[in-house]
Amino acid sequence: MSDRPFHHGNLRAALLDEAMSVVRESGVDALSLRELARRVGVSHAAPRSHFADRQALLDDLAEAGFRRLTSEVRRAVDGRHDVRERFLRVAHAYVDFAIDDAALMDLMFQTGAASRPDAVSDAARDLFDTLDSAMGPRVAGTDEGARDTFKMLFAASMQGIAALVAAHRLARADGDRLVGDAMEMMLGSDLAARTVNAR
Amino acid sequence: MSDRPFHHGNLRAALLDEAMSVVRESGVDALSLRELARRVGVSHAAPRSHFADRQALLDDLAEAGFRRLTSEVRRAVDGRHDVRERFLRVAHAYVDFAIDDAALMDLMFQTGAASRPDAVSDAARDLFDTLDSAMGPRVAGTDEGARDTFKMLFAASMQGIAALVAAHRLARADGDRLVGDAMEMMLGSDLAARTVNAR
DNA sequence: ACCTGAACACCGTTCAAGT
DNA sequence: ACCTGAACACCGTTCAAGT
Repeated sequence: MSDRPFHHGNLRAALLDEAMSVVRESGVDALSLRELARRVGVSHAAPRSHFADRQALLDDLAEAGFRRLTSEVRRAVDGRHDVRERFLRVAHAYVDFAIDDAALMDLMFQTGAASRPDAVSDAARDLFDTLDSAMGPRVAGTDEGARDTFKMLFAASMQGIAALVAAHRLARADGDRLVGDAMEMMLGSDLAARTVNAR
Repeated sequence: MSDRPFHHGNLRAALLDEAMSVVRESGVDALSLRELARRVGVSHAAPRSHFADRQALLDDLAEAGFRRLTSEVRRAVDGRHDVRERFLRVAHAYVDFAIDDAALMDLMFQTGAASRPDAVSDAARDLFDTLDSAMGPRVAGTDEGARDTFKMLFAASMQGIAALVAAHRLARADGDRLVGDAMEMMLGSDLAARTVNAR
């Protein structure tokens, strides 16, 4: 039925799929466009029709990562109303993602990338907006700056715990426990009382 | 005076020096052994006499990074006795290092490196031991587990804040402010009362 | 519009050979 | 002991050409 290559029309998606699993299994450094093309069964120059260069493909992976993490965070709070439970579930979702997809996380939060494509920035903004929603409704007269501080402190803690686990400076079980400790500390703070409905 | 190459005897150090500045200015990906050799004025195969492979050189850079950060932390607490002041100074030293040498930090806390050379692990252990000392003397009957939790939470927060700044998700000034907020939150916690002499 | 094949300028790594 | 030069097997990227 097909004397035409089966990738007709979806080579782009096939390359992204393959790239995602290479990154997951072997890290970003192991990702080669030529090997990707080989795996998918096209010539080494074929990817160029869909991605301007290697970095463009990496940017697409980063965007997909942000979108997936965003939906994980949404799923974590879905239907939950207790503030502590919401925070704990979001924290674990965030850290689990960052550990299981550590290489992808590196791609998403790349050091030194002065500016990134709009698609990536937009996906990143969506994530932080979703984190804000996950913090629950604002109390009357909430200080937006303080709430932002709380949000970034939350993100930084989770990012940091995940980084230490991914770098094997912390066992995974210790990381899990640390997430709980961090949440307890954060929710017990004055800042939480002023920004989050921690009752 | 020198018909012999001027690197006689210290090519190794010259390569490490050059490598460190390339990493600092252009990131790890931009580091090529062949270009390093060119810059230093030796043949492309010469580095092989001093480093088994590219990763071995990267490991040496990571070790040097841990040692430098350790001494920065020591300098930060040197002669200071007030607990809050000590913590704040260490936190800023840590975050400043992690931002200014973000690429080196990536090398030090490499994701997915299951095991690293002893020299790197030892240097990393020295850093965390120094962080522990920086937390000040133990109160009588200190819960060591809780103190460890506090230390790792401290490290994770700083690591996370630095990561967000390095990834340009946070302006540097906001990161600086966040360090202060994180310290206030941490030192005001129950955990701090039980583990650190926060008076 | 999408893909191929040849070409170019790079890599890391190996190894026999030089001093 | 330390370094060189040639060689090998890879890269990313470009571009004319095919369909």
